[in-house]
Amino acid sequence: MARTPTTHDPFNAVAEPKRRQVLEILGANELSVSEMVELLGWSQPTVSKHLGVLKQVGLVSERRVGRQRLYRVNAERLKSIHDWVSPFERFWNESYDRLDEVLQVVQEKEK
Amino acid sequence: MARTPTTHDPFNAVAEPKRRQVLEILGANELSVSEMVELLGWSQPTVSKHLGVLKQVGLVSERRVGRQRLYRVNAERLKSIHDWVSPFERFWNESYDRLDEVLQVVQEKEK
DNA sequence: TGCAAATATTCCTATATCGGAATATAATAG
DNA sequence: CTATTATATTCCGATATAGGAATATTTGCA
Repeated sequence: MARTPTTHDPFNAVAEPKRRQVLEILGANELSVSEMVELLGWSQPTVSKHLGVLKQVGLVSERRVGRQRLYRVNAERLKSIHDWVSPFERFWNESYDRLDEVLQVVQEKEK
Repeated sequence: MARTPTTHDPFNAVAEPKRRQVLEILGANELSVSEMVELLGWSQPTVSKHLGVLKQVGLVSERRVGRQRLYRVNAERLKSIHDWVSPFERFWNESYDRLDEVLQVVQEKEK
């Protein structure tokens, strides 16, 4: 068995750094392929192919205007990643450390 | 050129669903390989191999006790994922929609 | 010393990838 | 209708998987 295809889910699609970059430059905007080629400095087929993966997995949507294709981020598809990783946030977030300290103090007092 | 190796960074390591499951059952605990084999119902080599990837990328750390190896999550290594995805949160989070509404009202009044 | 438990590693194979180069397709202008 | 712009697709090759089966390694115990 091989690795799960990049088009299988957002986790796999976003594992490729260039695809993350595409989503970053898109942000809240709508950009054409040639604008992205300009901004990213990659070849046009490279940009189109990454957009193809992102589109298949639903991370971007496409709108045709003349001979251009305008892409935008479909951010809800990133929610699954956020939801998965968020529970771990408490392990590096300082405010949770503070909470632990407070709880320790409370426990001390209860002895 | 091939796909970025799974051991290259947390994004690639975590793209595999089974490795996410391993991190989930570990949570805040420390588990031996055989406990994970028991909990997950996978073959021992499968568990060990996924742990190997997670360890190489720094997502888990290992402690040897007798002939057991106890693993625990190194959650800070997930921070990069959280940091990358968080800026997109505003696109699906309702409270931001509310904020937008408030801002619109303010803008209306300023006219 | 020698067996058993706990874990890691090797060997195997089918399968996708990513980028470059070349080419195909679609839409507009003249 | 033809040339041109904008974008997608195909063909190529080197590379790394993931799981199963078998085996190796390490440690503890009698």
